[in-house]
Formats: sequence, structure tokens, C-alpha cells
Amino acid sequence: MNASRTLELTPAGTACCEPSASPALAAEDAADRAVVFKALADPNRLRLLSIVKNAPGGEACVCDLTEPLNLGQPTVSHHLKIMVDAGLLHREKRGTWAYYSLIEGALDRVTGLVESL
Amino acid sequence: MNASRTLELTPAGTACCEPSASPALAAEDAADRAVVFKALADPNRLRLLSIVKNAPGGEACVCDLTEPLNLGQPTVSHHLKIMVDAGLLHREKRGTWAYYSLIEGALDRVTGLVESL
DNA sequence: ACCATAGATCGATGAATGTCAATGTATGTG
DNA sequence: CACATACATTGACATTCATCGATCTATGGT
Repeated sequence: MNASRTLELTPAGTACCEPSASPALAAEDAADRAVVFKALADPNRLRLLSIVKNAPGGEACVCDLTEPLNLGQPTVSHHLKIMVDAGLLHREKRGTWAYYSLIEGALDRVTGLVESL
Repeated sequence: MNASRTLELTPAGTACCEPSASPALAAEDAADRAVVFKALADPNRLRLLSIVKNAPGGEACVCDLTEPLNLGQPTVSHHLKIMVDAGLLHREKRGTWAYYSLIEGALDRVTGLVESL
């Protein structure tokens, strides 16, 4: 129910003052974008993303990810969830395993967020 | 003395185990990229960046930035410093004022970091 | 039904982060 | 020189975050 770039400016009902236009990103839009960059703002998450993206078949399960990063399983699950919530990764449960894959066009959307600043 | 994308893999002297290659981002490379994404991972910094980028003349001083974001001056200075350290912004002191401007090609370099994952 | 495995979720904890008030440092002006 | 202005730096505080151990929830195999 999200993922729609609203692109609204001056939310119209923010606080009390500053009624006129601001030539910047709207606070809400900035917060939305920050969620995505926050998901990329951790070295281990970048490595996870890299492994998943370049994995054969384009997907990897948690058990494949915990060893190369030398992280505990709960930590890896936590990082993956953050990237799923940010709209970067897709999670598919098959049997006992959970396969994570890069969402189609997600990285292009990130570059769009950068270019449209 | 930084800003050089090293692109080295398997730093060769990390810990003790895992001598073989890992098909992921090297830890050091991931850490370097995370610094840039961390600089973008805050709503107020994104708004600051947006204001600076779209400012007439491509530059803005701190006094122009503290009001539209409703933040204190030390906070704005702090955010700007983070983006300067990340290689996104350039700082030039002219008289009493400090003018911040987007570094040439910085955003393109960011998109490069995303695409080369 | 029992057990093993894969993964998510739940606390806890130490580190990093965003924010501000107070102070410090230049630079310009009288 | 004295004073004001623009900004940086410091210290403090509250919040967020990354990580782990322990536990819970499937799912599969015997």
C-alpha cells in the first residue's frame, strides 16, 4: 500500500507557520527517500545486497548469507527485513527456506531518487 | 587522501579464516560506500542537499538553510559537514559566510555506487 | 507424534546518531 | 579596540541502531 512516490510539495497542513512555498523537498518526501538510503547505509546490508544480486538465479536464502558476512542468523534476517521494507528485496518462502531476490527495477528507482533531488 | 575507489577484493590480511574469495563486496569497499549512503540517509540532509543543488548560483550559506528546515544553526552545520566529508558538498568561505555547493558529478558517482553493486 | 532444520521474533546491550544550548573562532564594522 | 555577525566546535541528552542469545513458528522427514 505504499511505494507510490507522492511528489507532493508543501503538505498544506504541517504545523502553523511557513505557509508559503519552500524550494526544497517536502518533509514527507524526504522522509520517504531517507528510508531507502537508510537501507543502503550499512556496510553489511550493501554486501548482502551485492550477494543476492549476483547470486546464481538472482536469489539466496538466509543460510547462504550468514556465513560469508560472519554474522548471526538473527542479524542477517534483521538486515534483510529492512531492505524488504525499503522496497529493495523480495522475499519468497519455499519449503523451509526463505529466498531473497532483488526487486525488479529497485536499483533504478534508487538512482531516480538521487537524480531527482 | 581518500576518494579513490580502491575496488580491491579479499584484503588478504583480514582475520584468520576465510582465505578464499567471497563473491560479495569487499568489507572495506562496502564501508566506503556506506559512508555516502549514510550521508543521504537523513530527511533533513536530503532537504539541505536539495536546497543547495537548486539554489540560484548553485550555492547557499548556512544562514539560508537554517530557517526553511526549522533547525538550529549548529545542527545545520553538523549535517553539512557530514555531506562534505562524504564528498557530496563543497565548502567555500567568503568573508563571514560559508557557501556550500554540490560537488561536480557527485550525484553521478552515487548512482554509480548503486549500479555497480 | 517426534525431532531436526530454517528462519522470524523478542529482549538486552553497547555504539552511533540527531538535536540543542553554550562556547569558541574568524571576519567585518563602528 | 569594541562589538556584532556567521559559522564551527564542544558537551550533553535522548533516540535510534546493529548485534547477539534465547525463544517461537513453521516445514519436512522418520
